[in-house]
Amino acid sequence: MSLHIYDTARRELREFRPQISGTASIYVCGATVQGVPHIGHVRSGLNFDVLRRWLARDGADVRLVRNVTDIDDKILTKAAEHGRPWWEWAYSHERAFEAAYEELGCLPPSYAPRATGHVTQMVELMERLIEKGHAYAAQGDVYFSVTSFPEYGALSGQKPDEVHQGETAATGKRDPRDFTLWKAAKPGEPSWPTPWGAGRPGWHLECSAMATAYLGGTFDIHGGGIDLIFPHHENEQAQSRAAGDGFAEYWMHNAWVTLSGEKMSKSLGNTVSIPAMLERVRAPELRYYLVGPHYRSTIEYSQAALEESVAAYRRVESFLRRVVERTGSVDDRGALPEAFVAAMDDDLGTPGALAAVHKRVREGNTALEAGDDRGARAAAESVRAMTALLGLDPLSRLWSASAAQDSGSRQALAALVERVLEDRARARKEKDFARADALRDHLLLAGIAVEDTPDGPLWTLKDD
RNA sequence: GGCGGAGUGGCCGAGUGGCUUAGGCAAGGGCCUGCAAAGCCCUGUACACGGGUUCGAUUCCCGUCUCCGCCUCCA
Repeated sequence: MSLHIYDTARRELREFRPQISGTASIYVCGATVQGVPHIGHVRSGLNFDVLRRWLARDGADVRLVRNVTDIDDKILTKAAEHGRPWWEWAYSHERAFEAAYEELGCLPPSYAPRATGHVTQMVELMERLIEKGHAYAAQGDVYFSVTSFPEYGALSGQKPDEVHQGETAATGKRDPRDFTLWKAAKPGEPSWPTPWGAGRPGWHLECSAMATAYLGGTFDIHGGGIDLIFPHHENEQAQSRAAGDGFAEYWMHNAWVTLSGEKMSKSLGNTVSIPAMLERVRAPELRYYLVGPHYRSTIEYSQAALEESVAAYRRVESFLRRVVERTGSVDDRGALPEAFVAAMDDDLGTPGALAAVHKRVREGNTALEAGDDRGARAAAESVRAMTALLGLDPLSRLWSASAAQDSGSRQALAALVERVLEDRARARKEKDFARADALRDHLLLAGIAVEDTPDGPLWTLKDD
């Protein structure tokens, strides 16, 4: 079967058929850059990175646009609290997000547009909406008229009558259900000129404007976190469709990372930031943890579960290392097992995909055990091919970049360790096991673990 | 109140109308090893509760309980 994805709008699994075959256009709601990224934020980026890799595997031209919301109430208030210019506050956090995505192996998006750079497109969209009677200006604010658009609520299943757009200070609303497209400037706040006076963007407008600017009036997939379904995505869809655009064909939403059963959020103070996480585990290990469960399942964060992922990832990693040690470098163009493809095609079933990876690892280990180097290499190539599609290939250059940096000290270390291992080999040959073990313990104390393999001792730096 | 999601073996986490022992981690036994580690083989306890449909339900339906999310900013 071909790729099927769960479409939030229709609440069913649908075969993915891009508008233009051989291409895919994806818009993902990125971050409001008001704080440091935590593992929940990054889960979204990771999930859509996996989607994009899967779509691109047979050469499809995938366009992924992930926006940056760099102007909003919180950015203004937080910057003010810290006595910093709002644009500096936003940009510094934007860089923190970029760094987090990159460290965790997300391929860069095709483009990462900022809200503040697209006011022209927003004004244009508002003009179209006002012209068609779906929006109106009042005292410098611009509102979307929910009652003018009968389809409103189609995406989220909300009934307009049950909905209260809780936006405050919306004095000029004709109907409490209407939502704000544009906010009139307040003294001291940044603003941009429009035909209705100076002001700044409301939250929803930017995404419609930017998605359309880069991907066209109708595009394939719109993604984001599950909390965005209402009101954000509902409003995006309403304003775009009311303006006459087709907008997204498929909607995909990823679930949360929770902590003690609660959603991770800054207001609860229960966030786990990426920089803090990466002091404890390596980037691919964290990625394994976040990508392993299905993207629509909640991940209840726990240290124990994270450590299990670390162990599982290392099993894959050490298998590949062993094969390389024994037979030389392994490429990443191996065959994809059917089970892997089937799992991925079924709404990005990463749990099943990882099961297929582990199955191949076991087969490869068995081959290694039997001295079947060809079989081991075939398995290793397959494992690399699969893990690469998940962004988890342990041998990827992505993860060795930092190791390469200190290659000088690494070489020096290697020379010293090799020398000790020679002594140990001699001791073992002479059956002086007390001395051999003492040497091994000595290395272990220095953080170097030694394992004896059929091909000789293998030493690794323990990163705990 | 409205909308949506979840309760699976010691733990994490998939899945299916009857034989998937999913996979991983942990545990026990074995093989291998000077030892250790790694690896391989084998083993166990499951499907919240109560009804119903069915030849048969963990999987479908109804109800109950519990938990979570959205409806205000949020990945």
